[in-house]
Amino acid sequence: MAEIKYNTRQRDTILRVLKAYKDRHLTAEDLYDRLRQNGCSVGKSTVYRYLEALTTSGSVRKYSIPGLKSACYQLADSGCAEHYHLQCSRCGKVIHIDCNEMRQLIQHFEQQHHFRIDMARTVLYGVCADCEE
Amino acid sequence: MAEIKYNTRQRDTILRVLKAYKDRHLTAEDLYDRLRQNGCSVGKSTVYRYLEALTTSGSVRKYSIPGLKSACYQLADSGCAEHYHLQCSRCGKVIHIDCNEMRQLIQHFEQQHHFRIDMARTVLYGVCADCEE
DNA sequence: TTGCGTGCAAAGGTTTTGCATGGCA
DNA sequence: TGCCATGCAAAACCTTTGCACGCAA
Repeated sequence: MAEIKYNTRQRDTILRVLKAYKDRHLTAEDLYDRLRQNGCSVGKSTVYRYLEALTTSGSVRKYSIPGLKSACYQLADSGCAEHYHLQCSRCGKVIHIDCNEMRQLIQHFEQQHHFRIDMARTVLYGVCADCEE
Repeated sequence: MAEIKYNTRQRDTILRVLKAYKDRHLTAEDLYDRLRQNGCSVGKSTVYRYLEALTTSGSVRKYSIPGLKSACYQLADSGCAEHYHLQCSRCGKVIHIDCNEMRQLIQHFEQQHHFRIDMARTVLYGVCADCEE
């Protein structure tokens, strides 16, 4: 599937679920289950194929979290190129932040360590305020 | 396998290979192949079981790189708790750095964003100097 | 009508598990 | 000798693929 040409019921509902869960991680299986629960049953191959297409086109980020076997997918809204991602390793929540200190650090790494950090790929793991108690 | 109790030929050789490749990523399959090439054949389950034990005990870091199906393993030498990891997404090389700016950033996140970053888990992805040309 | 999209089932690859045997302490 | 560790094969899992049918444009 090189490009996305048609709009279908399946793709609409997959996108709708991805939007509803835009702040959490979803595996392909999770997504598949949510679709069935909503009565909008979609074949597993379709889920995988569409997720792959969306990943290739850049609309979705695919990543893996430690201790989880299957890949996670998350809608990459347009602003994601300019900000940074924190992910709580307890609850899985993804926090999008815009932070000058982070920007400075990236510059520091480029100039002093000759390493060009790719923030679209990088996720900082840790524990969020809610899970810290 | 809760703890590691015995020393065996298999475990010695697995550790030796891990040490030899401490600056590169190795999949379980890679490790298995290297062992056979050295004439120190070890069963695949043993490789997986020992890697899991080492990961649990913290001697080895397990992670995945984008575009690669199988998990990667790398020896986590004792200093890894106090420094940071950069990984080149082109060549897979892992760079261990000790960096004050990074330390400051972690403090900044904790105080201003109420997020406690776990550097043992976090890897900054990007492109290293060698791959940048 | 055309050709992309879908669903099923099967294949593919990685990792885990059960069980009998082997080997360290 | 008593357990733990190993190896094989099978199972479990996640993901991809082949193919016939369905459906958007």
